[in-house]
Amino acid sequence: MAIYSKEDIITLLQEAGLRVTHHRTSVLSFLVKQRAPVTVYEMIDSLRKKEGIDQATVYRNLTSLQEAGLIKRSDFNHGHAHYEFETGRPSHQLVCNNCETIEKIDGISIDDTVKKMLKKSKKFKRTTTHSMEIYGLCKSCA
Amino acid sequence: MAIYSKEDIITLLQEAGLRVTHHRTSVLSFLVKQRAPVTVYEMIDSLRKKEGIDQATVYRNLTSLQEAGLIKRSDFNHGHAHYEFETGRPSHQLVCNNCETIEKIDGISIDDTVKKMLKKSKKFKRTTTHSMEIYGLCKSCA
DNA sequence: AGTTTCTTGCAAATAACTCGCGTTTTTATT
DNA sequence: AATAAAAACGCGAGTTATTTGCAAGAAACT
Ligand SMILES: [Mn+2]
Ligand SMILES: [Mn+2]
Ligand SMILES: [Zn+2]
Ligand SMILES: [Zn+2]
Repeated sequence: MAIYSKEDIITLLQEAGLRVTHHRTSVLSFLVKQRAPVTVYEMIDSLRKKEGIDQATVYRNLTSLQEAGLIKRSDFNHGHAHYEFETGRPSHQLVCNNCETIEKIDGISIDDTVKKMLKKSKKFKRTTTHSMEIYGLCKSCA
Repeated sequence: MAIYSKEDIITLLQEAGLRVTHHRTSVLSFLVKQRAPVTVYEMIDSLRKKEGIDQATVYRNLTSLQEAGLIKRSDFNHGHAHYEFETGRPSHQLVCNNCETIEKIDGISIDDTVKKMLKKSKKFKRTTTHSMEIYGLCKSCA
């Protein structure tokens, strides 16, 4: 997962047209290191302790990074947001209905299905992103 | 959409093992009439005006109905919940990133993809529900 | 270096729920 | 139909998640 150096992060921000601030770099670096979506709470907790970043700053950077397409938000019907780094490759999630377990599964594309949906649509001509989430009980909760 | 009579609603509640209260029947009836997911705000607004139902009651009934599998919750990364009647047939959504437009597309199954996901999973043996949402700008916002 | 524009911290505000508890309704049982 | 137990309700207060206003600080442009 450490395939992104600090310089890579900076390049990503610049190419996205975002200012390279210390805090924004930290927020994106944090997400690059994760294996699954993390809650905003976890990010605030970690980033405040380690670098003294304020929660408002974390929220504002998450918003700007998402608008730039660098990270992906998923609520999982939990009533709070989770974020993960956007790799550009297909990735979807299995979500436990009982605990906070979220398993990412990479490499399964649903582009064909998305195309079918778009063909049937009356209100959309094109789309930009999509998400697929599968819910159930994880092995330890079952 | 008026294929569900009041008696049908009552039967659904009974078969789900839920008490048939006046308010719970109203909440489920309301959702049966919709063509797309609606926000909790809209439901509270309508049900309070028409029948004087309290917001806590709306929330509690939405929770019990969802746990019974009669309705489906989707947050759409909006930071608030939306609900729709669960028909049991495949149905997914196109969501506008700018306005509140949500278009339901029925009849496209993703069960095969879900199976593929489950096969790759290490933490889940089986799952119960799934959701697929496609994001972009609707025609009027594009 | 100077200027503009964006970002940040802090505290306060708002939005979206959730809870405690006394009262009422539903359902099961006589 | 009356009775009792269990679940649901209304209301007000509380909590959680997120947003905002504003003055000060940092980044980018010239
Ligand atoms: Mn969560
Ligand atoms: Mn919404
Ligand atoms: Zn679990
Ligand atoms: Zn729109």
